[in-house]
Amino acid sequence: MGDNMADTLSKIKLETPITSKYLKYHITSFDEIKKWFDIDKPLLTVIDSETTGLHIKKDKPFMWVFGWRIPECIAIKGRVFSFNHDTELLHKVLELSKSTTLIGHNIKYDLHMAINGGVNEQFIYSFSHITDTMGLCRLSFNSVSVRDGGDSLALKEVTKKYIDKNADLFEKSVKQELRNINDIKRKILLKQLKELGWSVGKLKDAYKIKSRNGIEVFTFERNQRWIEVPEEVQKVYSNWIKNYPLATYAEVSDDVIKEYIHSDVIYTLEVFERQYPIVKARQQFKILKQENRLLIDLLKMERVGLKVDMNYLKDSFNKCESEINKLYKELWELIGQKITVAQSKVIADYYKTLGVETETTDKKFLNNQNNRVAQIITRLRRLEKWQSTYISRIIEVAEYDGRFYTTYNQFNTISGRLGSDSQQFPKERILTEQGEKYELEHGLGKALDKHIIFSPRQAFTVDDNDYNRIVYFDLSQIELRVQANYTILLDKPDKNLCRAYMPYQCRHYLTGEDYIYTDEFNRNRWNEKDSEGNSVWVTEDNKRWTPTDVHSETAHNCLLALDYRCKEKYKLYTHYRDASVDEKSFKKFWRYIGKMFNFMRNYGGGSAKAAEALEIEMYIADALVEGWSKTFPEVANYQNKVTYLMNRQGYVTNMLGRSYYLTNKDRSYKVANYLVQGSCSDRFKDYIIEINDFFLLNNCKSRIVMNIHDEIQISLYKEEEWIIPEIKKIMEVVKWSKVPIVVDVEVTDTTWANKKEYN
DNA sequence: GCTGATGAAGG
DNA sequence: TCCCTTCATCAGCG
Repeated sequence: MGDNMADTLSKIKLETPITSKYLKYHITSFDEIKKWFDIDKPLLTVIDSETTGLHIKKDKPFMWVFGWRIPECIAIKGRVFSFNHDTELLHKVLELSKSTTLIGHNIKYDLHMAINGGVNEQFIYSFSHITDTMGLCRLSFNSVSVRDGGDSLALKEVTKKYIDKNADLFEKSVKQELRNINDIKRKILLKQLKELGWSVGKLKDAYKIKSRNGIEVFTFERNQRWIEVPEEVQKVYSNWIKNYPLATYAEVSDDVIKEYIHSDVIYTLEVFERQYPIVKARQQFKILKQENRLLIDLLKMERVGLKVDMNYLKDSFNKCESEINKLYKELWELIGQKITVAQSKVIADYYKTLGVETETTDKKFLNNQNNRVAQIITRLRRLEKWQSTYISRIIEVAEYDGRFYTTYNQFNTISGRLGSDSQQFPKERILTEQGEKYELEHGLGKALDKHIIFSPRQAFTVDDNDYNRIVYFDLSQIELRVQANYTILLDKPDKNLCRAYMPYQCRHYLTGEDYIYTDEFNRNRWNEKDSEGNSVWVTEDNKRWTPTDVHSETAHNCLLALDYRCKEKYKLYTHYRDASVDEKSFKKFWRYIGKMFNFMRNYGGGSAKAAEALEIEMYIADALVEGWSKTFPEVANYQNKVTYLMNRQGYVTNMLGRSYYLTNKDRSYKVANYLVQGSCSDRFKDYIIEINDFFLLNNCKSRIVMNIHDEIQISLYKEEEWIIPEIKKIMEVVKWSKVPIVVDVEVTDTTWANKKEYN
């Protein structure tokens, strides 16, 4: 070690046997990094940022750590450098990293922060040397969800389990520091409240305190609404929030932060060292490469965001608020005490006084109570959820610049899906009670403006500049098509499922030629029509092919299993003992449970769960199982084959090459669905890459703004309508699928709620 | 303060 | 043997 550099070495209070193998520096000039870089000649570098918060546009980095593994050196494993944020310095470091593989744990977030910190966007978008250790973890961990006791991807969890059991000490010390700072701020509030005869505890009861990244955020949203808050208290509270916002990591002392982030990059290097060989052994490089490329496309997408209508949101918030207040008033009057509807124990105690003993106060229980109190509680739970999770959440994010930004969890999902908070925005609007009554009388969708409390998708609007349309590309029933394709791959095509999407085993009504699905040209003739608009393909009973209604078919076979006699398919069934089933009840009840069960069964569900979830008698649930097996015998075969393969070789691989590993075979039955869900997801990830390549090649200004599992939303630049059929074409090509893939296109020039079919 | 249960959503 | 998720809140435990 050069003597002239000794002064930059940091003395760290906290060390573990793992972290002590790395040399740590706090530096102010690039030369100090460059010098060691030239000596060590690293192949693997790592980066991490400390920031003012989690908003991907608003928040800024205040400190960085950059480090590397020294190749083949065991005594000193690596070097890590922290430095206060400086755009120039950061840029040079990132430039330097280009000759190496640059890793980070959730590195997409750090790239956002680099851009927010002033680094040129295009420079970042050009990166092709990055890898996310979260991605490495996903591709090397077993396919077990956290819910089932599987590994979490959080750096702290991974490290604690596999690298260093003391890994959480560092974060604990930062959290403690944070608490100390916030305690001082809270004491100021406490003092002011005391003078008014109030307390912080009482304030916490009155208002919602939300948690953001472990930091408490005080809000003005009401919690226990019966608590009256005097105006002076409101004023004190409001001023305190304004003048003493709770501390972020930016306020924690540099010394503590430095120790903390040094440890983070050290652990990231260690995670890489442990997981990378497993990814290699599992032959997951193709998927890894795809994920690395996608990371940049997601980064771009996230930064666009969606424009929101803030006035509409604030209006909706107030409407929601008054409906909630109205209902609470009625509820408290009815039960004679002040409660919140989330207090399940209190509600259970209330029902005890009525002579109803219950363990839960869940939705099903309340539905069965059939009284006004239960009705109000159910409705209030829904309204409060909507107000807090959707309305105020969107406002919170969009307050910065009028746009809603979502971040995608690229690696969290076992199957390979992208996760994001936008996936839970409700599709349908929420109405007032009067509105619901009105629709019962006048028909669905007929509610008047005054009845609508909030229509989530109406809050998302097109831009009012040159991007004045949003186009929605939606893959039609993609998972069932892929499920059908898997039965074809096993050489046992499921007739009913295949016929839902193509005229399988049909022939041409004029030429007599067979419908062929094995090559792309012939496969695409699935939708050919004669001059009268009927399909040109006929089935073995000389009837024109119409897509199988798979849900009706399951219901039909379920009825047969229950000894019904079919008088007219899907329309009339008679029974020697029970009442007959007419068209109306077939559609409303039997097809409905058929549909529910079709999905359930594809996920491995059985009759007991069906009886519970669908609230039907056990013998009907058993009939559903029988009906399903009769309808889709080859899907059942597929499920058995996957389970067999999983048990035999310990892993299975989806259509794009992603492998799912299990050591505990008890959950092998789940893997059949992973293959279907995962193949769709990985193809979907390809779409995003392909579409962005298409944009680049054609100098398009249009851009992807959002995706939800099987839907891509594109903000269309004014003169680029021509790209719509091109993108549809890109998406309808799925090389490995023998089942035609269909994309539905919709478009809006106002809000998401108003999208219309595009021709 | 943390964890698990519950329940509101999406596919 | 009901799949993959996100987010918010309460109850029970230490």
